[in-house]
Amino acid sequence: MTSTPVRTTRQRRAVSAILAELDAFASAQDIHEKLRSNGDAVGLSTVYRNLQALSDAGEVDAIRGDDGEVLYRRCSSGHHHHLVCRTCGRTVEVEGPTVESWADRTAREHGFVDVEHTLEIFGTCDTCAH
Amino acid sequence: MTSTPVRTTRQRRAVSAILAELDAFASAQDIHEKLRSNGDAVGLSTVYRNLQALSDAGEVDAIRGDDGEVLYRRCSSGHHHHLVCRTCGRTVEVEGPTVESWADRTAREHGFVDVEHTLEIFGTCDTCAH
DNA sequence: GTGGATTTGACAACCGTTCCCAGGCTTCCT
DNA sequence: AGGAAGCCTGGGAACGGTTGTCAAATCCAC
Repeated sequence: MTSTPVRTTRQRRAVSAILAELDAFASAQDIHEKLRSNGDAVGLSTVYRNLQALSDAGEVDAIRGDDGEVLYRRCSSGHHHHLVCRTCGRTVEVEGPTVESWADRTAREHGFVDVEHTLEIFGTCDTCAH
Repeated sequence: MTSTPVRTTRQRRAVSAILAELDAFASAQDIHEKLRSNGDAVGLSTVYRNLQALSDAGEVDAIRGDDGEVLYRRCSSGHHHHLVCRTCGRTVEVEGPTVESWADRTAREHGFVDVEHTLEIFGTCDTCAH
C-alpha cells in the first residue's frame, strides 16, 4: 500500500483550530462562516474537503441533523453516543455499554451480520430550558 | 382548532397501496418509480406531499439513509426501532425497552429535558449474506 | 349536478454538497 | 537556497433530493 502524502496547509490548520475550540456540532457552512468572520478566509469547497477527510480519518464525528445537513464535531476517539441540545447544539458524549450488546445480540438473533448502529439522544439542555 | 378536510383521491390511495405491500424502506423516488411502472402514474410532487403527510400523521416511519435521502415504510404504530438490511432494505421492527429508559435517564442526569432519541441498527440479512 | 375548496402536476427554485481545473503552495531533493 | 513535482486550493458550474408555485383538475357537500 502506498502511503498518501498529506500537507499541512494554512487552511487545514484553520479548520482543525475551529473544531478544537467548538463544543457543539456545526455544519460545514457554519464553520466556513466562522472562519470567514475570524479573518481566516477559506474556500467553501476546501472546508467540505477537509471536514470529510477528518471524518474519514476518524478525527471528527459526523452526524446528520434533522434537516439532513451533516454536522461535525471533534470528539474523543472511543465508541460513544451523543446527547445533543436541539437548541444550542451543545453536546455531551455518553456511553451505553448495555445498548451495544443489546443491538448486536438482537441483530444476530434475526440472522443479520456485519452489524452497526446509530444512536443519538436529542433534548433541550438546562441552559436553553431557562 | 379548525379541522382540516382530507380527500381520498386516486393518488393518495395509490401511494398507500404501494406502502402496504412494501416490506422495505423506500425513497419517495423509488415509490414514484414503482407507481409509474404499475401504470398508476402519480406526479413526483404529489408523492412527496403524500408521504410527508402520512409521516406527519404517524402512519409511516421515516428514516434517513446514509446518503441523506429520506426513506419511508409503513410500520406498526407503537414506538420501536429498525433493524435494516443495508443491501436489500428488508426491515425488522425491534423493541428495546432497556434502551428507552437508559436514554431518558442519561439525558435527565445531564439536565436535559424534552428528550427524544433515534436508534437504528444496520446489518446484512442472512439472504443477502448468502 | 353544481359550486367551491382541496389536490394535483409540470416546472422552477432551493440548498447542501460534490465536481472541475487552472493556478498556488508544500515538500523534498540537490 | 533554488527548483521541480504534485498535492491543495478556490470559484463556479453541476448535481440530486426536496420544496415552492400556480393554473387546471378533482372531489365532496349540498
